Amino acid sequence: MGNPLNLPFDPIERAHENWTRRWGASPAMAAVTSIMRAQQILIGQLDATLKPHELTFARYEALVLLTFSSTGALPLGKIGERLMVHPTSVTNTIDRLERQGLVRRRPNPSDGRGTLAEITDAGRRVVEEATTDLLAMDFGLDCYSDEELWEIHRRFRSLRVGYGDFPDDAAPRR
Amino acid sequence: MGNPLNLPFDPIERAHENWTRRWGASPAMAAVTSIMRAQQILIGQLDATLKPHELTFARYEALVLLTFSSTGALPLGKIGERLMVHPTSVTNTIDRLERQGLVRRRPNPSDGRGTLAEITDAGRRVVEEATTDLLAMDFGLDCYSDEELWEIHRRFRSLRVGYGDFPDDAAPRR
DNA sequence: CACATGTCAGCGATACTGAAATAG
DNA sequence: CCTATTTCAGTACCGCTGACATGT
Repeated sequence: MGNPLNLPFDPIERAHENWTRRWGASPAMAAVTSIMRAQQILIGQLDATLKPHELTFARYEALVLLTFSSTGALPLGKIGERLMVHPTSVTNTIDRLERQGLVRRRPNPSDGRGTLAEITDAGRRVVEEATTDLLAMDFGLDCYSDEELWEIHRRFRSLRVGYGDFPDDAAPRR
Repeated sequence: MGNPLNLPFDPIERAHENWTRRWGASPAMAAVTSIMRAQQILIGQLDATLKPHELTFARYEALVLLTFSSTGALPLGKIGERLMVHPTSVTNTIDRLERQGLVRRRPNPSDGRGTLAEITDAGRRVVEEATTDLLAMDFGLDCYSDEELWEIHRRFRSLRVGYGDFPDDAAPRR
């Protein structure tokens, strides 16, 4: 369903009308459905933009994270923590990137148990190109003003804090 | 990663600081990452709540949709349209529900090509129980007021319209 | 010893492509 | 004949569990 729906009505609105008749109004139900659809649309747009670079958004994020490190290398565990993904998913993501020659594994010199993922020159090139494309399409969010985008970011901060991702007093933005 | 992260800092904030140093501030990047994480948290909470009922959120939505129909049955194509999922995914979802005895397939009397999915009594029972649990946990959004929830819903309406899901003049809510 | 790091095998779900069967 | 509906085979990706090897 990576295509526009082109329905004559809003399917979420319709669902909520039915829902209301059945169980009473539920703004939470309306909101959660909207968030799900928004994410579905966005991931579709992002992955389509990244496809020519043979990247998914998940792999792109991993590459970007590596370019942020001063040495271009990070332990796999740290990558999972920062990207908020499961350890086994990190292994998988790095496997793929390594097969593509965008990353290479090295033993962690400061911890014999660990492995570092290090971005290659090819990886750095691909990140730059992909980033240009993503910025050009505004990450699929070009229908919003900067103010609205910050507001979305701020709004979901409470959800993430409430869930326990990090403490509320961690340096916020405005 | 269906668990709270418990980091001492906000990983998205951190990523955006690095991003800013590299490519300049990008509210779109901050927003898209926040949306992705929010969706990940929510789907985790919803699926955990539905697990005792042996449902995923996707299957739950399909069941609910069927209860909204006056006859308790809908063509598969219509289901895909309303739930905004790919036709092959509908086949898959209905397969699973049918194996669980919550739905049954019938030929569509008014279109020889088509198939109807019809909810069973067991299906109706499960929907009621699952809905009770979902309402009790407020769909994972209990950290928001009703006003905020409507605002989230409204905010993403523009994204869905902009993407082409439905026309902007389709009956909106406020 | 307990614990942390990473890998592996395997399962379930989702999303898609391309092809086919059947019927309008 | 062209199109719509659904299914099927196959691919990719993601997220998780449980087990394991290795090293702190």
